[in-house]
Amino acid sequence: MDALRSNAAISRRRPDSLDRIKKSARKLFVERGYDATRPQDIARDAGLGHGTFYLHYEHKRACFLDFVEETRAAFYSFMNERVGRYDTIEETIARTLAAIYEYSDANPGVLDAAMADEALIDADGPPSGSLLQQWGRSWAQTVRTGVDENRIADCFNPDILGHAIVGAIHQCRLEGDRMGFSQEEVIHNLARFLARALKP
Amino acid sequence: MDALRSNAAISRRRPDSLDRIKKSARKLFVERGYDATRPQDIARDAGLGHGTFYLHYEHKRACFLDFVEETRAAFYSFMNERVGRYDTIEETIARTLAAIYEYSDANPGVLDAAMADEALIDADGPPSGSLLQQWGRSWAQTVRTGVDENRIADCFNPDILGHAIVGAIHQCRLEGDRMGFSQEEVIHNLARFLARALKP
Amino acid sequence: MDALRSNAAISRRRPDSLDRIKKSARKLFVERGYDATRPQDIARDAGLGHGTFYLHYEHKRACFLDFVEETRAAFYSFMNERVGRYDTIEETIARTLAAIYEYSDANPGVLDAAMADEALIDADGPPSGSLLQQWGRSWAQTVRTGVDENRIADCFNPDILGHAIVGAIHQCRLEGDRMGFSQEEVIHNLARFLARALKP
Amino acid sequence: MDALRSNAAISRRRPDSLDRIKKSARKLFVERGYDATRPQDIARDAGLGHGTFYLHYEHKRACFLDFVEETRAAFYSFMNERVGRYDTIEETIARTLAAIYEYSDANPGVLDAAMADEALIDADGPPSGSLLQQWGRSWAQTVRTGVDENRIADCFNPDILGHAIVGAIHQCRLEGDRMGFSQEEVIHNLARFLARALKP
DNA sequence: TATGAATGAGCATTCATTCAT
DNA sequence: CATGAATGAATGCTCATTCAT
Repeated sequence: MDALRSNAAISRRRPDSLDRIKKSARKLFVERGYDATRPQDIARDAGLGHGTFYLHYEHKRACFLDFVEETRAAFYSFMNERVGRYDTIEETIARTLAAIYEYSDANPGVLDAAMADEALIDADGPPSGSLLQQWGRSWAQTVRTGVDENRIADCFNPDILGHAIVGAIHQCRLEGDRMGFSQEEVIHNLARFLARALKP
Repeated sequence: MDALRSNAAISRRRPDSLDRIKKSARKLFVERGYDATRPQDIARDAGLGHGTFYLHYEHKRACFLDFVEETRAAFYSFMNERVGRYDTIEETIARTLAAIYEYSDANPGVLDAAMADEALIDADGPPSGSLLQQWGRSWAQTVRTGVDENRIADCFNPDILGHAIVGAIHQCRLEGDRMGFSQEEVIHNLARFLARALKP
Repeated sequence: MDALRSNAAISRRRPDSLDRIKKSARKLFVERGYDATRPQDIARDAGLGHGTFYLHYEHKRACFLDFVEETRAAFYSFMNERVGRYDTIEETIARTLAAIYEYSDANPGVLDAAMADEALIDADGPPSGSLLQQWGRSWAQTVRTGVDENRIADCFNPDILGHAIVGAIHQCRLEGDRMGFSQEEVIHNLARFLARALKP
Repeated sequence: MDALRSNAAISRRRPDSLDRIKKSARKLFVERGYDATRPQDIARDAGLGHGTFYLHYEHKRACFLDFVEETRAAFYSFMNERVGRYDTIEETIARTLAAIYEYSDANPGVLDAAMADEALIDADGPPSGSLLQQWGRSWAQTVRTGVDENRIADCFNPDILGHAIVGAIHQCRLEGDRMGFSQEEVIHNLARFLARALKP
């Protein structure tokens, strides 16, 4: 009996409370934003008591930071899987933008929620930097590689360029939807814009 | 005696009160951000009673929105005065960027404060659009003019381009400081980046 | 009309909220003790909103400390008025003890409440010392005077003696009631006890 | 294998658990006081699961009460072993005081912790009386014996005197340290004080 | 027009206790 | 006997807004 019980790891008392909290937190942060989401709401949405939230996170902020970090990681891994290399930079960039849109469509609002409330991020611990900031650093690296491979003109400071690219992409995605342009149109324009700027 | 004095004092001070509220609001929104600034703080900083705040603004939000709008207007008028037209697009862009930095240096933190907390803006009334959004629309117009004058390639949707440009500028300004680059370096890189993308 | 209104200082919006808070705080601290008294309870008992409490006190602790200090001051002034000098030390001491009982009877539980929860007192600001401690210092001074006037034997450290006297009085008052002895009996025994110890 | 090991481990560790809880409770009550010590802390300090605490004590209060009682018993037995009878009352008293200090030095903070939070004690069950109260009763008995043996004047109510003595000792020990007097000085003054009061 | 005392819904967080395993 | 995840009532405190003066 004991053997059976210990085998059945699944039948143990739900060890999934953290996962459920995370899922509910993600859902509510996206739906309502950081300020309008109370720890209590997250716990209740997860079908748990208020106190359980604090079993897993010391602060409401810690929970949000975790959400941001998980989002960043998921987004990066998604992008890494999705984006390869193509003949032209324009093609490469267009595919990258398409992947971003694909992720956004599959996870509506998540990127925006994770990027919002950046002020929180530097509040306490080591300033990990906002998602946008991290993303800029990542693009800087991409630019460096592109320069080495002669796919990008060698007349820029890659660190500055990284942020310029990220800024352009972010703002276009944000406002493109609001203005009612199709994803294709935004991608097409943005890819051409960036390609013209970057190509050697 | 008292009656005379207070009449005089009031009649002199009265028209001030809104201006003083605005000035204090601006100061505190910049220093502390929206959330950390209480109407009470603004009124006290202005040397007025708490209630006076609500004589001029219905909401705390209304006050912030007013601050944003005034900032936008001041910024636009500053830019209009400052930026003319130059021989090359790169030159034009570089001058524009320089003007932005000049404004930022003269009004430290104001643009960032006005751009932050955008979520608030669409909260109730007619969505006037965030400062960044309005700025994007303004750049779209600039692009259109540039195309007409053959200074900018005619292969883009100007509306989309406007936001791309604004995004790039905004993000570079934000992170450029954090990374420790000089204004000159950021301006130089960004101007070349945009010029390459835009020129016919 | 205006003149009348400003004359009638009393008719102004109740300026007595602090007094009412103090009175309710005193009542509840005495009845329930520090821990069992919530700021909310105090405010409600005073017929005021919760927030009003924090208009007058920054902390719950600050309110308690104020209660202790006011109690101390009232008690001291009561004792100063009441106790003169008499022929024998025993008489003097007996009168003093009687005055303490008189105060306790007129303000039941107040001294005990103010002496309790001493741990709070050193929590933040300058350690003002518990009521018992302050009272001990005050007795030390009394002893010094007694020695100068040859009414008390000059073979003690007055500082130590002050605390010994206070300790004896405090503990006897506390337990005397519990044991069911009459005030007279406690006073009589304690006065003789202290007189024997002190007289030259 | 696992079964064997856990049987052995359990059968060895089991009888420990109450002792370990007691030890940790004592340590934490002394270090942090009653309020700041959570059952969880005690259990963790003892290297046990949180729930185990409630296997041994119904309440947190029950645990504290047990700590007080054990402290009282240990203190009494220590005093009984240590204090004999000497030629003069002053000597006897001085030795007694010295023993108290010796115990306090060997168990720093324990007496104070056990005496604090007395309010808890009468909270529910039969009022066992605070440690100070019990100690007063014990001194009353000592006084009675002293009177019988003609070592103490027969003009007091011993019950009242017991509390007076305990109060004086307690307060002097508390404040003597705070004032920076040496143990010897406090003992010397207090012994003389009490001896003068008591001797026939 | 100006005041500032008063308000109370709302929030993040704690902790003694339970109970399924 | 032992565990520790789960609970949720309770607490101290804040602050945007109102309104009698």
